[in-house]
Amino acid sequence: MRAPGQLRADAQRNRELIIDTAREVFAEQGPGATMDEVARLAGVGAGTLYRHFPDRDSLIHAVLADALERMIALAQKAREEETWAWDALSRFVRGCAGLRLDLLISVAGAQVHRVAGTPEINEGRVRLLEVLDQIVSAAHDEGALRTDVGTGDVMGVVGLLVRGLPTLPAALGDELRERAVRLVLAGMRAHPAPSPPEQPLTAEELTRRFSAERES
Amino acid sequence: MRAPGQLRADAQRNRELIIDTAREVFAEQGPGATMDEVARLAGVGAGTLYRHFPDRDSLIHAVLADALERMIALAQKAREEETWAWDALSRFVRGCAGLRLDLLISVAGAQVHRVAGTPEINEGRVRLLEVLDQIVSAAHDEGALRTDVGTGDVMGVVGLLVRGLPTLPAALGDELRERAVRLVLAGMRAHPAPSPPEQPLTAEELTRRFSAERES
Amino acid sequence: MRAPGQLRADAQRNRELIIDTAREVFAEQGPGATMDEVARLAGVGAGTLYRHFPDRDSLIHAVLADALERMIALAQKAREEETWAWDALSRFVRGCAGLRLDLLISVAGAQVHRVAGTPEINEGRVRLLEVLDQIVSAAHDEGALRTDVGTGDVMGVVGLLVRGLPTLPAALGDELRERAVRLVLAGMRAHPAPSPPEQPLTAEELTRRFSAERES
Amino acid sequence: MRAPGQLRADAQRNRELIIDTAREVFAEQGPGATMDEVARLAGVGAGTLYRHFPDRDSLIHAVLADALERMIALAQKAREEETWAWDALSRFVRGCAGLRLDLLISVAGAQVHRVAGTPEINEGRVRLLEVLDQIVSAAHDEGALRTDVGTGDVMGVVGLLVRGLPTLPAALGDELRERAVRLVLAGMRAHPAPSPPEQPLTAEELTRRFSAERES
DNA sequence: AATGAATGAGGATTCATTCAT
DNA sequence: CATGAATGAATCCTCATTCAT
Repeated sequence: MRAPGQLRADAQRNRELIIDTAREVFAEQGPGATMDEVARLAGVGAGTLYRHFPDRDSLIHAVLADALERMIALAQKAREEETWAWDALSRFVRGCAGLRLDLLISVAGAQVHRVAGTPEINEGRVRLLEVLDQIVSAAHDEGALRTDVGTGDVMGVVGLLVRGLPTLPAALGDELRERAVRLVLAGMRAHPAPSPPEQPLTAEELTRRFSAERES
Repeated sequence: MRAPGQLRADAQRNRELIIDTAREVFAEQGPGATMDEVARLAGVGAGTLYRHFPDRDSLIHAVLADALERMIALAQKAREEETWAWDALSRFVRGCAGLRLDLLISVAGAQVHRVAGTPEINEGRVRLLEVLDQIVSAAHDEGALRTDVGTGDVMGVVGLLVRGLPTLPAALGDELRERAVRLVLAGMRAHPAPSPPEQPLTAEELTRRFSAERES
Repeated sequence: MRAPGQLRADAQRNRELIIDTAREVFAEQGPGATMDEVARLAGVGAGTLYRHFPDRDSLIHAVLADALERMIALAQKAREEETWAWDALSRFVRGCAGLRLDLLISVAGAQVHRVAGTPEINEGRVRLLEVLDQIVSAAHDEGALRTDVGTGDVMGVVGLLVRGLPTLPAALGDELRERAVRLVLAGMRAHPAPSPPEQPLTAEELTRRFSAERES
Repeated sequence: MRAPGQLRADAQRNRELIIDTAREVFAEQGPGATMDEVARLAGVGAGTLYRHFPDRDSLIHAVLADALERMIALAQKAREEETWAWDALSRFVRGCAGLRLDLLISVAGAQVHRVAGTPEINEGRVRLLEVLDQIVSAAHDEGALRTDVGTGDVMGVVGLLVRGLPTLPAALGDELRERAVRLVLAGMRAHPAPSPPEQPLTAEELTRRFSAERES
């Protein structure tokens, strides 16, 4: 009865653990991952998962909201720490790729309204756009960002690039995304600085690596 | 005797009909779409669907293989009909977005090996890379394509861009992808022609359209 | 139009072919065997099978009726060709084991009334009992058959012995049945002739053969 | 506090309940009985059945393994409680008929390897043969069992006799099996004691009872 | 009359969610 | 408050039967 109140932080700990686990599970197993699998890998019982998130949509919503906060934090940190707005923009776009947001791919149809149409998500998106807007405006002022590229374009590009290439071996997929990010950034640049020439990724190399990594 | 032939139950016709329907259904409803729904929208019984594709993986594989053929045809047509390789490349990248390949994004985990690891798919990928390689090489020769952008990069970019943005209203998602394609193409250009200034997509506009289209 | 009437016997040929195939398929694959499998192994289309037997019960009924006729023929032949009634009885019991009637095991519950309750089957059973009755009576008169063993007992024993031991390797199952038949016949004998001593089938031998034949 | 304990949801209890129910259902309705029917008659949901037995084969395997244990217990009890080995043997053979093992007869083809080829079953069979071997040896020593009848013969005979005669009314089928067991035991006897004369089961009586019980 | 593709009702199985312990 | 067994609606898939060719 007179519990000394020591396991009070546990619930919050569990909540975060479940969200982190769910993001990984959805990223790796795709949208077909089951609630039981999430609970099992999080090391909790199914009942505990459902205590925190009353249904599947609720869990997905939490993962999305959490990801949105991470993106906001990423943008804020980039804006604060980078001297040049272009570098902040570049850092943000590159950073988003590390969020394991492949979950986005599992959201479709009517589910979108249920999990991504809440006030919390909408408000988060507004906050993210606000921060990005500051970066984009500053980048325009710097003359580094093409004037016909707006904040909305940045969001669109990020939305496309954060997701992986699940049909490819993980390492190859990550590198292709890395390179695609560079191409997009180059396309956004007002007067692209003559980027130091790199090696192109040839078809032969792609095929070679595809086969090589499939072996491992 | 001279039956007007109105009920021709053609198995091959059915097979193609099912694949086309499945691509649309998966693109619209996500990977959670039921087999019965695919069958219903294709106008056939569940048994017919399963006669052609013994299980769900088999159907997904067929959709992927069919999509690969479409991409190959798209690349070949672009190469043959465009005078400049750069235009062919641009046409290919833009064209892929119209293939409704959102299905690609729902394949993950062990399923990848089952549906995208067959000889048929591997051989198709090789053929696609061959055609693309010719276009990329010619674009290099034209001096239009950055020398550090290879065929593999094109494939990676296409893989990322063909997919939709399911969390956004369809029309908005399509436009964002359109614009992202233009950015990528700009980034690939060796000496980007001074593109006629357009309007940037601002955060305000993005938010406005997001809300507006969600209403409809 | 003026068909010379040459493929008239084909239908009857097909009918017998299907019955024979069905008996084998049910004996080997158990009651779970599908109609398609029967049709395939019989080398006909599903439509042909259904032309002869409008539904599954109809096919099973035909197999049972056919088997009954075979048993009757077996009993008549034994009665006519054997000098001693005991030998005829013995021959009949042994012979039934070769009819592959494992199908009987798949008939249960309400299905029994549908497939084994027809006038044709009932009439066939009466005819079989008549023939057996003659043999049994004669065997009683010979003094070879225990007086407390009647025709009904013979039928019961046959019903139990005609079926195989599906959980054992085929050859071992057949031999066990062979030996069981001998034991039953010995038990029926009024004053059992001192049967030439054989080797008993020991547990070691049973285990050895079970393992050995499972390998092949 | 001192709850009278009336709703104890015990998983182990459920497991045994399901096995018992399945044995009865398969015995009565044949192998075509549905899983839902088993669950319904066991008073549990389909999900509970599948939690305990992931598929149909798993359930059948459990029923077989359980039946094997019952046979072993039957043999051990008979050996311990009977003074004469012959009586133990007789008791075992008669007792097996009461195990409702008709399920055995529905297992065929590839299913045999899946449900009866596990180490658990194999080890159980070995244990059963060991106990039976002791009884058979002792019966040989008593001079009661024919020397050419081994443990393997006993198993074969039991395997054939435990099953019912599904095409006959239940009561008639049971009696026929009863009588067949007596015949087999008589056949196994070294010097059969002059069994008190009983009434033979005549063809007329068989037909009469067949019709009579079909009415009820 | 034969064929085999199409049908769809029904049975097997899964998994989101609930609830007794 | 955690646990994991139980639930049963929903889905996948099969196969007996029909029907267009």
